[in-house]
Amino acid sequence: MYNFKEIEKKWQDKWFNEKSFKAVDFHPTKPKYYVLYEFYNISGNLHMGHLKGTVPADALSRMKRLQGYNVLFPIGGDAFGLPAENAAMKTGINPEDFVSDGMERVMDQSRKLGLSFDWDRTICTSDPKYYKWTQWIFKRFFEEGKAYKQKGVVNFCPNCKTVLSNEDSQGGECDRCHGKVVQEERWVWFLKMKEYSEKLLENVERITMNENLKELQRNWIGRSEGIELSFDIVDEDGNKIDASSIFTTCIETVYGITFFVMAPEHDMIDKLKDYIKNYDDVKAYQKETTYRSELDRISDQKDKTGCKLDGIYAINPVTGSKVPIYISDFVLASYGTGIVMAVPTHDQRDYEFAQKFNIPMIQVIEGDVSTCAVEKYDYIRLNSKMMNSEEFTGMPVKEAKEKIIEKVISLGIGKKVVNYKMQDWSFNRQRYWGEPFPVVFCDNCGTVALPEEDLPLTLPHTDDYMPNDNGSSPLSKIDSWVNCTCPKCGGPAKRETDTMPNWAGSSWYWLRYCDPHNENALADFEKLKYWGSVDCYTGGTEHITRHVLYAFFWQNFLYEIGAVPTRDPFIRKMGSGLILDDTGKKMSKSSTNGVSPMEVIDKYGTDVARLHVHFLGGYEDNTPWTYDGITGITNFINKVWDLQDMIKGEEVSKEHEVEINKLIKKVSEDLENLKLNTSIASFMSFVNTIKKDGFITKEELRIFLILLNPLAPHITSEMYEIVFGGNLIDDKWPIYDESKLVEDTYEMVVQVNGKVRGKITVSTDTSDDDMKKLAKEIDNVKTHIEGKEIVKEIVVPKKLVNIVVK
RNA sequence: GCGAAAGUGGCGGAACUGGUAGACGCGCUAGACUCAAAAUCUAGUAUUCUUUGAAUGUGUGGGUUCGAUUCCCAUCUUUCGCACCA
Repeated sequence: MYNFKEIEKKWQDKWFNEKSFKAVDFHPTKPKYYVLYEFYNISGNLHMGHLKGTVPADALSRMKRLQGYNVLFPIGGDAFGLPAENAAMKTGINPEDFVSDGMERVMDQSRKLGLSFDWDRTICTSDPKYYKWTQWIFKRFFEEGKAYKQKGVVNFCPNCKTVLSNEDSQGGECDRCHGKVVQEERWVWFLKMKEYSEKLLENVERITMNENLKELQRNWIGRSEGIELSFDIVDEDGNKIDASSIFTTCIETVYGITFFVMAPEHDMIDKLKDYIKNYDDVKAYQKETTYRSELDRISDQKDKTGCKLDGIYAINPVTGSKVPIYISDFVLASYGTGIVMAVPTHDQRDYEFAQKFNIPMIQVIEGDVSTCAVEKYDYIRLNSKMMNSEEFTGMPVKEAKEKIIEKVISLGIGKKVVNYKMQDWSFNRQRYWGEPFPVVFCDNCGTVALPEEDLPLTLPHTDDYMPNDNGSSPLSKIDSWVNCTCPKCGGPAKRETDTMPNWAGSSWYWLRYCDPHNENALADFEKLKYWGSVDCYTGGTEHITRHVLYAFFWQNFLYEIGAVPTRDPFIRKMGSGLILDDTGKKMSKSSTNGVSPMEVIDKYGTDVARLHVHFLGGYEDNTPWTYDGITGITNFINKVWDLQDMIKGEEVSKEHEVEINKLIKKVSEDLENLKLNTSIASFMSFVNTIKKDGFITKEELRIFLILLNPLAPHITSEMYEIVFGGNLIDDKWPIYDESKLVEDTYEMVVQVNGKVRGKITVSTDTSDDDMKKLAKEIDNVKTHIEGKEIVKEIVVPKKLVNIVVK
């Protein structure tokens, strides 16, 4: 019987003490391979999801090392931000202490999972040596004009008492506490992410990643091509007082405009307030809508609200007709130009708005508009005919669209533009536990970035770190820290008291692993060049859209300022599925029925835990946790242990030649694709064969142990040491012999009319004609073709014969 | 509403570019060992029937094909993501 407690500890200590998995910069002979597992969130213990997520990356790393690669497989902790801070507040421990304990704990647990990290490269986002460079990157953003502070209406979580990015408040809900998010006007630091939209889309196309994950990212970026159309704003008497423009993807409906709608917070309103006769009503509506929470806006979306701007009108630029302008919260200030042309007959939102406010409608494309709008989806699909559209009337809509585009462009009133849903990244939080901004506010010089030699700007230690009810940052209470001198003029200045969001530190960390102790740069350029892009990046899918887009954004920026050698942070991104609890929900430390991976390891051992969790299902699938079936794994491990008593002979035997070569091929391919479940199945099959035959040769055992090592590193290392007297990790990954994959004989399947009627074992070199002949000699086949006319005979070489009869 | 993915035995799940559906494991049934139980080992295990054979069978209904879990059309269900994006 295999004693896992002793043996697993022995190897874990050995690997750690001997730095067995150290990655070597600029290795003279071995090619590099970079495997990355996402940051641990330092807010508690490792959970079952980590067992599922880390092991495939570990297995891939271990296989690659045996294949002769110089593998970089590092780990670190994301310790800044809300998760750690909220957890610290709950326990009453200062975040700084909470985090250093937490780091130690998860690293210790990682060793118990048998993970082959390079421990010398461990980093932590809340370590000043690390966040010095997070601050440095921000400083560079600022210096390049890509970070700006602006007053804006933003998402605010009253529970977490902080501003949230759009990414963190999807669906009007706080990503952390799941409370309702409200809209508040605040000073916000933005990073100019929107201008990188096109580059991020290119990154998405280049990376190897599941198509559905790519689609999520494309949707988030939300590229859309359309026409920007300019129009005049006039007063009651038709005198031009201003001009503006709208964005539309449906220019074909331009003759059907009966009103315009502006976002309630649009600048134009203040600008034209002298012309607006009902300015008080307008102000009241603004107030009512601007501060409505996202959730309210969404839940009310069927019930349109709005307010007419009395006294000003818009001119339809193609017809010259004068139409009213409304404001309504269904128009977003942040998208397009913040103004839309409304064509109620061909846009359902406009239709509802027009009905509510009794605005006339003009139908410009054929179809039934008596109860609802005929929208783009339908009229494009049917290619309906135009109507009421001057020279375009009667034309099919697809053709008309092209012609109208030509017309507005040639008239100089329209141009082709591309719009993106993605917004600039709101980048500050009113929280204590984050990277301080490396800037000061000076009365003389304005906002000034700290010089590089003043970095890191360390976060002052305080026990008064609870968020303030008024939404100001806890740092604002530390006068001695806030008041400082301007690095430019030497005069008095004040520090930014907000901190960076928890995504900051994780937006560049894979670069730091290449050179984690560098004090002069975020990482040495030559080392970055050596390690290059991450070959395989693994982690959960939960925050993948945001995290990967942020990563693309920062890497692009760093590339443009010459700090890194490539635009692509990752070559391949794999998203692991979740471990579900018995209610079908994500298993986490917060769910009461969550089972800790440490508990499984205690009971069954690390190797069994590693195999079991991956035998439950595929890497990308969500799989419910269960102890059911774990006996199958323990039996397997015990059978593996018993193999050492079954050794007979040296070289690969004739009997197992095909099996062992097949196993090498299967396991090599499966591990490359992180398909651990099917490779485990093939190991079991192999062991069953060995058990049946009653022997294994020494060489077969050596190959078997090396192949299984990435999945079950402890037992295989121990057995290798016992049988071969050395360390398995110094051996080499076996290579299969293509010529040995084919057996001498195979089972030929014989079908009649597509149904299996017989099987016969034949030699591999049987010719097609012989296959047909042999097929017809099978009794059961004879009875099915007797007295019938053979229409066709199909032969699939080395597989089957199908006889078609009538 | 829009978008994406997925529906296979009692269960978790396999099945390469269309070619033996149910690999591997759990569970279950029977047997061996045992005073007995557990553990272990051996055999069996999709359903139905007139059981050396046949029919049916991968959510449902159609289609393409000699042949479909795989491709096409329609439809239902579930999960996830987005959500007034003009």
